Amino acid sequence: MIPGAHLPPLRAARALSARLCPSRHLYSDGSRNGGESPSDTVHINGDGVREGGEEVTGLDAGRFPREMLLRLPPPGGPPESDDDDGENFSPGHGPRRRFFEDVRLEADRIFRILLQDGPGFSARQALDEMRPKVSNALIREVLFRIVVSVDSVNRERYPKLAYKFFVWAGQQEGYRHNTSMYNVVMKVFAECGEVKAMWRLLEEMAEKGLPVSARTFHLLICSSGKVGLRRRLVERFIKLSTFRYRPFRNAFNAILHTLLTIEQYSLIEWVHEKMILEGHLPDILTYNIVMRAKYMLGKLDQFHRLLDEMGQNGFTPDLHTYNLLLHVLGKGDKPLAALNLLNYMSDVGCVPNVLHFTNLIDGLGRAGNLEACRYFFDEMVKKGCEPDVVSYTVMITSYVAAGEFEEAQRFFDDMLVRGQLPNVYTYNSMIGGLCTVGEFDKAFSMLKDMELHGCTPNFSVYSSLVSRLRNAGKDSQANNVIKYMTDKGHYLHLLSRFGGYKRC
DNA sequence: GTTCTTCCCA
Repeated sequence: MIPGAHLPPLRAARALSARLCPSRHLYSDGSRNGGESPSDTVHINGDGVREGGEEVTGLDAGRFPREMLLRLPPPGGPPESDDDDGENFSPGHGPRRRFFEDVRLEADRIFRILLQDGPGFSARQALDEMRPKVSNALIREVLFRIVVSVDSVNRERYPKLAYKFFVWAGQQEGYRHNTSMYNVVMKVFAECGEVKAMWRLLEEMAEKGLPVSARTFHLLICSSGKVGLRRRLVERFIKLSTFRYRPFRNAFNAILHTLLTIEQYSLIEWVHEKMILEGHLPDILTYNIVMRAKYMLGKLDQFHRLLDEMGQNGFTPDLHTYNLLLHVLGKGDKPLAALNLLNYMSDVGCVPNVLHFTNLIDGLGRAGNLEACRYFFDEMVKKGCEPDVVSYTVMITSYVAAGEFEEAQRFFDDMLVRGQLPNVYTYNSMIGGLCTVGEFDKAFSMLKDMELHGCTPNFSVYSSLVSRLRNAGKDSQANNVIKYMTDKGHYLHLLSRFGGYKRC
């Protein structure tokens, strides 16, 4: 990728623009074949006026780059450092490995002891006699065993066992629980729906002066179903002097980030308002998160306002901002504006990578503009970005959604040729696509195929195949699929969802 | 015997 080597607005772009804005746009008539000075090319959507009263569904292309151009540093700014001299963790040999093997064995024994606890058997006493060497690793292993085996029958008993063990461990000589260990018990409580116990645990941490972490917050917020409770939690964490929010610069960003991972967009808005009210200044991360939330909530006006405000406050968009902008432009079916933005990014030293292209293509696919998807996919390859599984899957999914299965198939074949392994998402799309063209047998064999390639189908693959077969009146084939699934021992607990199916 | 989440796509 050579910065400054622009994506060509060529014929393809002209064709795309016809879809973008039929009435007025740069390349609409052959006579004005593109004044290509930057200031011209930003006027993709005419003069920045929104189209006739229509709800603007994408980024208003006339706005963003023009204003950004005024504020952004000149080309040749700091390039995005993409150094991934990743950490080389060795899987662990020798003593380290033995340590963990021993821990696992002890954890198994302790778990069995805990299960026997009850009238006539004191787990505490048995643990005292066993005298295991208490360490964080051991406690984590034991509690992990409890977490993964929680079910509807034991969900009342297990949290008590977990806490009993936790208390016992905390009383052992030379050992003290840290935040991380509290978080693990809290995870057990969360898994069992013991919300009150989780709050008590939080109190306990406070009493002991133990710091709480983003993980603590995450567990609690996920278990707090009511809006009021969630807000109370946020307020509490913001005020908490023991809130360890590193590596974030402030507690607000740590909270916002957590809320983003659990898709709590309205809460993000609320926290943001609170943050401003309390006089805390947002940084680029804050803007990126809040803008994403606004976009997800469909509040594009506010999205734009924030983008403007961000620039006014002297913040330069980073690669995350661009990702979001590209997705918005794609979803709003504004390929030309996207093209300009991509070129602009190269100019300012933020060279688009495979993620940027994929984000854009995903948006365009959702907008149904397959022509543009194709154009940017090709450009991505030309720019030296190797398409990965996700890029291919996005293309395949878009073609399938547009009812062009043959094209999807071509991309699927192509990815195999290029050595990209399809995964569950890819297969899911392809199987769905095969169903849409009535190739049910092929769909079923692809389902078996993915298993052979070490790719376990998820339940939604099965369920969508079954319902498509049934909708096509092919009940016996649908039953074959269900039988295949049960023979594999997959998702037996979800079998009832197929309704009416009897295992023979 | 240890920190653990910077935000980005299906």
